[in-house]
Amino acid sequence: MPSKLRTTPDVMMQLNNQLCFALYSTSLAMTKVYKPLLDELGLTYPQYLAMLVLWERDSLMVSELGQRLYLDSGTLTPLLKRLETAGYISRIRDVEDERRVYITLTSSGRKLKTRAAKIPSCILSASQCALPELVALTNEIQGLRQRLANQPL
Amino acid sequence: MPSKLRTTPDVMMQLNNQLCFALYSTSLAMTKVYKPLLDELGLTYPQYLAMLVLWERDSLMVSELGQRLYLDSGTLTPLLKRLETAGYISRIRDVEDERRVYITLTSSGRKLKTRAAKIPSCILSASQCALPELVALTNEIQGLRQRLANQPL
DNA sequence: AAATATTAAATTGCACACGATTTAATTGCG
DNA sequence: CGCAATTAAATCGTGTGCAATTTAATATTT
Repeated sequence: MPSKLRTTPDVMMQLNNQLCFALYSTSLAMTKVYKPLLDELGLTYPQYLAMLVLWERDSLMVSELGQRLYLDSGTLTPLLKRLETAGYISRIRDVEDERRVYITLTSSGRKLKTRAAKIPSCILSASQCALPELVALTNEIQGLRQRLANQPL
Repeated sequence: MPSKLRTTPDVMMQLNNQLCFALYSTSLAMTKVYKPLLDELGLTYPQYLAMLVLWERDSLMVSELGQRLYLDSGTLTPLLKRLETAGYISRIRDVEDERRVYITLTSSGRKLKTRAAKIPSCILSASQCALPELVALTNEIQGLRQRLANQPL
């Protein structure tokens, strides 16, 4: 028999490459669609993500923000310093435990939420995604992230 | 009637945010899974993508590589210089048209393909994706990329 | 209490991404 | 032909990502 459903055939490996590249390139393409919208607010996409978290729940440790965004202090510290310079957040060292730095919105940062309110609908319209597809796609990608994060190494 | 399927409700905007973040964070998570495998070859993930293209079709202009990877010369030029320093590719200016730089694999670069052969199956196993899901997910993400790239601005 | 271990951020170094500009070569047009 | 427009890479500046190290503070252990 000339091999049938053995381990993982070439087709599957090719497909896998395509999936990884699709993720990579689509993520970058998404950022480009955000760019002109975020430029108006003086935010980058990662900065916008941090603001989304803070608009949802103000006052978080750097590490808590990092857990939500899957980013570490090496990325967040400079990003948050820029948001502080922009006047959107304050970085305050906890008096209880001086190792911790709490991130809180300034009033300017809170106000920004209003100006950012139209962004999701703009992106949604650019995505041209119907609700069922949106839900399915989001769930599948989140599931993939979960499985990747659970990797031994 | 208390609103039913009006324009785009808040739920949809929230979902949209989740989709974008899922793309972003899963792409980064994928890169982390690749990291230990690519470290053995001395490649980064974007460098590996460039090598994949070259293994498929050798001798391409920087701009052709850029079209396939959706990257511009600002990203590719330094990346390719690193691949050249690593001895995997040659950058040769076209004598016909001196504006063009052709990228070709060295014998070392061709040999690398063998050592990289096991990577897709490792990633596939980490992804824990069944074939139908793999196909569907890839198609949906590629479709999304298409729609995003067709954006007016 | 002193020494050790752990924790939280910050720092450092390297490699992307990408908009914008620059440089150099080629094309096209009057 | 001559020169403006176009094209292809390279360059530059800013902002991530992230591994690895460092710094400082707190917790733990003897």
